[in-house]
Amino acid sequence: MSIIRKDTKHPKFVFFGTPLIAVKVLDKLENAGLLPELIVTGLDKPQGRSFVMTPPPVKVWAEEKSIPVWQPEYLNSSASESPISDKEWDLFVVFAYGKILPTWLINTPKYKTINLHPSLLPKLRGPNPIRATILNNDRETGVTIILLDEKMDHGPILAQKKVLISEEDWPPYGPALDDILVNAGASLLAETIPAWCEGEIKPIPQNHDRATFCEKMNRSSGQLDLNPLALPSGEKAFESLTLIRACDGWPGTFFVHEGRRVKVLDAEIDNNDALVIKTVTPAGAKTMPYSEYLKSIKQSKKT
RNA sequence: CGCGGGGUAGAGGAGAGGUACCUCGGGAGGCUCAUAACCUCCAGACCCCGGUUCGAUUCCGGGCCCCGCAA
Repeated sequence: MSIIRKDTKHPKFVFFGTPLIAVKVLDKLENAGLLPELIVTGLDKPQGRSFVMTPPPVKVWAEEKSIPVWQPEYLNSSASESPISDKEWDLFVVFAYGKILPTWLINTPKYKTINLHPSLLPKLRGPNPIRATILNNDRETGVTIILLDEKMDHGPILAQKKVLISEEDWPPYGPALDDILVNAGASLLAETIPAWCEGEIKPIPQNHDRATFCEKMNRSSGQLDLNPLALPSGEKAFESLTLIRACDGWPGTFFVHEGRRVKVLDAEIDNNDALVIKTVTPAGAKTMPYSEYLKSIKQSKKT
């Protein structure tokens, strides 16, 4: 016997998400008294140098909280045996899940499926809006909650909040901006979930003509074209810094010098508008200050 | 056993079966109006355990640790 819950302030919902960034959202929701009753997340993956099977961060979190977890490989067939079909749901909440939800699934819950997207939609639709806003040098960013529809980041808007990054904090480190937007997004989500279920929100369609898109980053996204013995200045320096900051954490920035790959960990612009690299990890070596790295390449040239 | 690089003074590197070297840093002194410059001197190191050997930090085997790729 399923009973229709009156308590829409605490709706029965499923959370879809996978990486660490989604855990941050879950934490915030928990603090707001919103705990999902089921979590759907990505598969365990081999990780590290020895390829140890590792569960996604969201799964770890869910297990700590004793929330049931479902890790489907595919969602395309109607999953009659899935834990989702066990109950009647009020809402699905999606953030950084990593798979496209099929239409049948989106429409399963009573109040449909909502999605947190860390950009000011319709700007920067796509898989990587946070880092893209850094690369685009766009200090005005924000978070949007939409109703999911069949097209990517295309559904009507339920709530939106602008976030302006101050000039002195620009360009931000990728993970720092992740945090800022995730915090803003999670708070907004915590307000929006009950309000939406109570029928207090009217969805507003996006202005599709103004949509822009971003690409997923891959390992080569972080490649920096520079000569370590002659760092750029001026505009080129700022471009490089932007890339280094945007790629911080994932996928990381690197350049190749004499066939050797060198990770760039941190950099800044000095008073002369010149790029200054601070820390570096050459392939096969330890992380070291850039000055030490320079010493080592100059020395190896002599010999 | 996914692929690969590596562990030598505080840091980054070279090296060799038998005095372990270079650059920076540290200390002392000198030169200098002065200096992060220059000169002189000093302290400080071969990851661990076995094996081969007259002798191993070096060659061989095992272990531990670090790093790049890949995911």
